[in-house]
Amino acid sequence: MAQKIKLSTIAESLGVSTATVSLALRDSPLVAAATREKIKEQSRALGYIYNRRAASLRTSRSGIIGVVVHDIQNPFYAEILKAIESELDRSSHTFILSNHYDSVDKQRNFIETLLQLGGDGVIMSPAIGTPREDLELAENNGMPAILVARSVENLDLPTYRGDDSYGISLATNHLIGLGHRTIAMVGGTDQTSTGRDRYQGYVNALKKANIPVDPALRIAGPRSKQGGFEAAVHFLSLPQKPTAAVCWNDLVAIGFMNGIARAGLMPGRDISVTGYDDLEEAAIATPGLTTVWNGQSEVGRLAARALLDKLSGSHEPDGMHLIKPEMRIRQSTAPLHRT
Amino acid sequence: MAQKIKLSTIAESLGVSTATVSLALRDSPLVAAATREKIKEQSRALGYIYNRRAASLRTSRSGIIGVVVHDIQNPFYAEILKAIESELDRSSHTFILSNHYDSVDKQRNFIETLLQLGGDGVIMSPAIGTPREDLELAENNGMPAILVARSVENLDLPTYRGDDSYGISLATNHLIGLGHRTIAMVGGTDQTSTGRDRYQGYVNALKKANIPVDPALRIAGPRSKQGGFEAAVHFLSLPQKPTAAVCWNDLVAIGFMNGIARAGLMPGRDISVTGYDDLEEAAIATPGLTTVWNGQSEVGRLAARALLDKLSGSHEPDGMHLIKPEMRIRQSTAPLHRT
DNA sequence: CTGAAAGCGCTTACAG
DNA sequence: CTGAAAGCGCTTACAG
Repeated sequence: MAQKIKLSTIAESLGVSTATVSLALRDSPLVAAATREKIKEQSRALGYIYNRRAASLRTSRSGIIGVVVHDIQNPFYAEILKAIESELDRSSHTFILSNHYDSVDKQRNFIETLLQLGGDGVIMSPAIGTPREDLELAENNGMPAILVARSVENLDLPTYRGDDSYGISLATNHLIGLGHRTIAMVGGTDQTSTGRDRYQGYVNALKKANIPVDPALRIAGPRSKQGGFEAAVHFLSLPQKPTAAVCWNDLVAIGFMNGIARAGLMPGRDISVTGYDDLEEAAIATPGLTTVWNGQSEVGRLAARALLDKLSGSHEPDGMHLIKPEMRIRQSTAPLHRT
Repeated sequence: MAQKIKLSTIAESLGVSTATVSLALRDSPLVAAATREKIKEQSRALGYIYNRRAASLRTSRSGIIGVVVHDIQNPFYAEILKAIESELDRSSHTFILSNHYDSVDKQRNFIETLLQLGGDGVIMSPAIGTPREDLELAENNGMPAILVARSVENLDLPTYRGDDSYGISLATNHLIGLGHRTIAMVGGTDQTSTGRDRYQGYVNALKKANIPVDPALRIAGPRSKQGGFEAAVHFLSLPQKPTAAVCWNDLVAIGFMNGIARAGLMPGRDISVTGYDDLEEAAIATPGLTTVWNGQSEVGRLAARALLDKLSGSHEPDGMHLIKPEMRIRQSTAPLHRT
């Protein structure tokens, strides 16, 4: 590794001041075009690497945006991230990613690290049990936060997510329309807003159709493929013999269908199954999964835009921005056939 | 946002020097225990946030490690990342993540950004066509690189990946042992080392068993579930009527099995299918996927360790470190039954 | 055990 | 259109 090249190296080699070099490299019109070209040329020739820490120390803007979600390995979050990434990419921001795995400590640790690095802002899907102080820590230190997918109670931050209650009612109504009356709800937990809202939407839809709500038909807990897979055993042992399952999300639904298939039944014929999210793989599951599009790409795109707008000084309205979900009908649901 | 708290704020409020505060906060034994406690107490009380940019400007170490892979949404990379993350977490390093989607430009852009931020090192699964200059850019600027999952030709960097040729021969031999003779290879591309090595391993295994190698039985290209799904149509139309498929990875295999099922055939009975990687979901696929464990968690863990060791000054040997793959037999493969 | 001072590599008024 | 100088917030010899 050769001698470190810095602004002053370029300046000296060209007999100009560092101020001129700094301005030239950032395309300032204050520098004569000829000088600017000469400087850029030299910078390239010397293999100059811009030192962002030094610049950011001076300007107190780092170009770093933090993103923290439950688990990036979860395709639901991965799809949101992809949208955030492509939005940030075109604005020359760098993003730092972290999982919190619903650990409030890990999440706070990330926020602190981000503050230490001088992060400009943070996009997060808050961990279960996030105290408002942790988010205020960011805001109070000049690092605005935008929430995605989940809300935090009593905190009026800009939040982007799908309308869960409405969305799950679409799925439930679809099954009711097919003649199903004994419909289980599989997965989700009351500890998250999505868990509560989706269960509530399911309950509302049943009530509206005058179908009695049986709490024993709720198999709460599962939130992964593995969880859905295991829940199938529980489902098949229910004395009420449900003919359909509204799953909390696509992962649960796909695992659940696999579980049903392992037991020798055919999802989409013997048992109707709906998912939620419309992940890319919902379409190529066997059978194709009937599900609810939850707008991950919209959520990510809008959240990133909202943050960038905020950073450039425009005052976005705080509060909830709900994406309207849409039904996607495939082969995993079918009219009830009585045997 | 109140007045910015910095080292000197704490120092003044306590009537000590910034040097003492700096040392105390980093638990230096040079500072008397009582002073140290008083300083830490005050730092907490004032809500002091350590400015890493300033520190890193001074020390020229940032605590930042970059990780760039093809696509973090791909569970294969996600599993590697998880292992890297848990290894780095315990060493108080922050990691910055990026996808390159096999774009050499995007990858170089990331390396440059990382250099600007003063990254201490980088772990990467290089994009297809990565020129050695891009990796030398990192190394020459004092940022060591470790490769995972893929190699770059003519470049002797520490590399951690599975022994692809050996691993795929395990899968191929397993099928041969079950009586299959017309075995297709589905997916993968000659543009990556994994694509070349796995095809070669398949060819070698066939040759060793005196089975003629038919190039038409290679369906090259697919690398995703979607790709595997679509390849099933091609596979079923082959005049040679293969009875088994060695898939390039689990994603292809799972998509492929779905495609087979859509056509009314039953994978694991009508057609035997093997995967590669042993992703978490291989076990819960229907049928359970026979596959080859590729040691993602080991790859991630060892690569992270190697980088940390290098950063702390120990001179690790460069070159290839191959993880030995292992067979995982499940229900997607069965003895050939002649009809 | 503690303090005064220099310096990391930028950017930004300010002056010319 | 260009330059001299201060300062962002730390850490690290050095001195005492």
